[in-house]
Amino acid sequence: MMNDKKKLTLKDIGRELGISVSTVSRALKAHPDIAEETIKLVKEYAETHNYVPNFLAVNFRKNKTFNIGLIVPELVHHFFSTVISGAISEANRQGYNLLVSQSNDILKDEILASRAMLNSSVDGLLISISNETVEGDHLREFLNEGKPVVQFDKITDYLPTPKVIVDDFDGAYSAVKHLIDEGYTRIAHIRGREDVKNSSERCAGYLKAIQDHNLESDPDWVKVCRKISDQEGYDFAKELMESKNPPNAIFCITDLVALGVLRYLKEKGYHIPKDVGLIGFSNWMLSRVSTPQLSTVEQHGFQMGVDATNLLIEMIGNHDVENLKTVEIKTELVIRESTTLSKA
Amino acid sequence: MMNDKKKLTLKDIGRELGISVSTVSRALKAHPDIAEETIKLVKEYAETHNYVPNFLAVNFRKNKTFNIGLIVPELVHHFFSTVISGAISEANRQGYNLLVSQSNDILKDEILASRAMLNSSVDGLLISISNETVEGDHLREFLNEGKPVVQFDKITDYLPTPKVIVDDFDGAYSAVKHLIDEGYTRIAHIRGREDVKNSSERCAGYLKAIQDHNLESDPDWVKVCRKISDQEGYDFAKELMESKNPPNAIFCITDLVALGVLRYLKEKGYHIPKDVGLIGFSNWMLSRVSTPQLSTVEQHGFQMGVDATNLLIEMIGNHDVENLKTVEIKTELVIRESTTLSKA
DNA sequence: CTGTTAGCGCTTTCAA
DNA sequence: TTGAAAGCGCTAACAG
Repeated sequence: MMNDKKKLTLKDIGRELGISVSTVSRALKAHPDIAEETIKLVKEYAETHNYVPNFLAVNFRKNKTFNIGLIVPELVHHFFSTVISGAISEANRQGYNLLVSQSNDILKDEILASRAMLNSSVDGLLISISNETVEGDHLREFLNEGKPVVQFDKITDYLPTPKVIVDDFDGAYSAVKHLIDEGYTRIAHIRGREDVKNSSERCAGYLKAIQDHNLESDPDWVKVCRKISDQEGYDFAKELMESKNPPNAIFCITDLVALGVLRYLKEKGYHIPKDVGLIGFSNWMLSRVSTPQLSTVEQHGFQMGVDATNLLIEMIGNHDVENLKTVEIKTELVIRESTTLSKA
Repeated sequence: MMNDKKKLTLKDIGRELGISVSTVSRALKAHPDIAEETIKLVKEYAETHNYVPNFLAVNFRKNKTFNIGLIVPELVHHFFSTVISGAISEANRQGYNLLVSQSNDILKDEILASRAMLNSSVDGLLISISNETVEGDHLREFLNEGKPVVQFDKITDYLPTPKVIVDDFDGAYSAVKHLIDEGYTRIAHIRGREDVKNSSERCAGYLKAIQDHNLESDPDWVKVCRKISDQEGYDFAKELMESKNPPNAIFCITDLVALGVLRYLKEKGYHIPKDVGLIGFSNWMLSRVSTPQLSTVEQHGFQMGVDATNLLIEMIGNHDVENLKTVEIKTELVIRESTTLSKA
């Protein structure tokens, strides 16, 4: 049976010890006004009787919850769960809890989730917006209530909030530069939707690297996938390799897409990295356990979670500072078997 | 600059409309005692002036947070994030938010996480315990405060709580039976630690299937991995295949381990499924994108999250019912290329 | 049908 | 160094 003993309150302690509630309250936080002796007395009593403050009351009084909300497009996703892991770690370190929700890349769901969090009173929000989010009026509601918002990874510039993002341009650039350094000359790119910033940044990095090194470029070498699935990777690989002008290396927006490409290439008997070089993006576990192991770009998702959380908590403590800084996290090239032509 | 306009309160509305706070409060929830007209008046005012209740106050008053805590060993993990996804979905549907934390399979971290949640006042806790958790006194603290706990997946029988688990025994049994049906006769098993229940259940299912079909068995065919890593899969595959009595099929505790096995087998030129049959467990995305695609056992993690959350919310609404039921979720065989000998 | 009142547990002036 | 008292915003018992 449940042990529903009433929780000890300050009033209880005061009554037992013959002192007032306010003294108990102050003693517990070792207020300088209170006599050493009283402090010891109260603290001891609290200790032995297992006093735990009623945080509902404290939070109400202070108008603060020590909860942070976090919304991502997809929870079952290597990168996002890594970010969440970092956010939890940092939030907990600073005495906050993390409320997690997901939008499934649907605006309606994102609005529901953000309302639920606003209501349930988080002190601030971390969000990576859905593909459908443009204006973000539901996020303005937070700002209007004086609750800070920090955007990360998938962001919109419409909202005046700080942002933490991956340097997608640079990551893509160095991925493609690596292919070039390995001797690949005809490099294709399977990208994501045009209206998604990360995808455009990566594509821009790809194009810049090609251009900087005076490599052949071909509009047909850039394929746009909509769902970022392995099947799309498979299908586009087929298109690319069967065209009259097949590339000898492919840079994919994501490891998952690269896996699809890999599947096609292996099926058709291409040798990787000898016949075709292949590099992904994100460094999912997927890329480490494939054969051959996939070169990729590490995004440091954990760090992103930590940084975004840090920024948010700073703003929570400092309400009226308008902070619009953008933190850009550097990527890191992870070279594995699928691109090491020089050593193959 | 932040728009820090004070939030509208019931008192404000009452003052403006010349009625009392309690009438406003009741009107807003359409209490039967209140005149239709008053209700309309108040609701309209609230609507146009954008009244939002102060949930901190409501929660304090009701001694309820509408938050649920959830702790898993690892967040960056396909199965657990799938469970969380289900938990969020169900929690939100019922008006709850989900506080997420992880133990990293370290008891100390689990205690910290559960304390943080208890303090920040969740109404109940969903937990999949760490490998190090035995007694679970930190979880008893919840029960002592009358807050229900529901265990899922990794559980301990020491705690008197309801549980939601996967039918590991049955899942393993049907995986092995499938191998047998396909014609494999010498089946090895790479399992997890002896002191982890799921792992023992799966092993028991494996042994029973072997026994029921009078197949050869060999103690050397059962390998125990400690970290459930792909590298262990690789190493044990090597051991198994190089032994004097090599198996012709391997059932792995997890897809990740199976991927390691796959890597070894492909390296050595074994044909899968012709030379060796291979089946994993969990149906991670990994298993769908490998070549050959991996047969596996779907655990229905999303459903587990939904069921556990449902159970918990039911108990939150019904404090003093002692509920110790165990929900067992049926697995589902996912047959792909790595075992379909009959069609190969 | 509506208003008055008390109180949830805690913090914080203000006064002694 | 301590206590009394007010009040955070809301709900609900009670009284009219």
